[in-house]
Amino acid sequence: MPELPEVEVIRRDLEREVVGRKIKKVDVGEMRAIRRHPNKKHFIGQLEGRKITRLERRGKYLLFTLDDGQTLVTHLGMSGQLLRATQSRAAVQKHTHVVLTFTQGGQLRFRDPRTFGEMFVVEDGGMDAVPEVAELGVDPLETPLSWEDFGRMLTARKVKLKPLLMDQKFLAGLGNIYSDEVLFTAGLAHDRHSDTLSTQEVRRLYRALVETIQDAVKYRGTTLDDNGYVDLGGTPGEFQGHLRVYGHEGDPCRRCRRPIMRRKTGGRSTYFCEACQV
DNA sequence: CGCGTCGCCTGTGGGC
DNA sequence: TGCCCACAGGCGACGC
Repeated sequence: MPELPEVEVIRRDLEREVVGRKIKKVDVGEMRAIRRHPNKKHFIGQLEGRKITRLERRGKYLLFTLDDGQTLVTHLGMSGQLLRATQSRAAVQKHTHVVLTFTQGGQLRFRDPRTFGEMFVVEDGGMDAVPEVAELGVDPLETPLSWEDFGRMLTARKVKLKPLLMDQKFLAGLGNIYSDEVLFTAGLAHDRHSDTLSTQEVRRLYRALVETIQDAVKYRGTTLDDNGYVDLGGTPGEFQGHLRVYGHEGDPCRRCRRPIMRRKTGGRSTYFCEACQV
């Protein structure tokens, strides 16, 4: 569930909490959490003794730069959490798959019940060989982009808006929740084709995109009822109270009071207002 | 190539 | 009270 805003909140927390720390020991439970590595030893060996020098985010990927030029890449998938433990002896939660213990004490723990998330180490200069990261599209928080540029990107494609917004190669960071929210705010239907937007609609979409993401970061992300997303300290976000359509089937639309609709496509839900989104 | 669907995975909750 | 199953969805794979 973590999308761009949640990952950005975690990145900021990590920047403050783990940059400058040296990894003393690495423990791996579930092999699936580091499935790109041949074995645990391989993963552990690349991390022990290394210092974390920088923390970046690209879309939903977190990149920990290490002092030897390697990068620890983390993707939280659907249910992944990074949790900071100041005391190593603090109780370890179920589904904790990777634990980094720092020389100065304390730990960073990767927990992920549904195991869609993963961690892997990429050698210096090796990121081009990781297509999921290398081929990521524009990051709406990092890349300064004019709405005119965005419009040109949209017209270059002739596909439905929602799948396009969620296409990580086109735009990095949006998932199901924020794409629905952005489209509602922009007043655009999920199945509108990207090459049919007027100048005004392009501007509305771009503005809705930037505003929604900035707002969500400001409120420290969206934590749904399942408590799937929490920050480094284990605290839930507060943007769920600001969602206008996601999870609001049947509730009156904020704009026109007609009920919010839910449509299922391929097992996924799309929430929208039939009247306000055209 | 675009697009829809499926499988991976576990916790939760509604229905019976 | 307990069992079953739908549901949650990021993302790669696959088929048309």
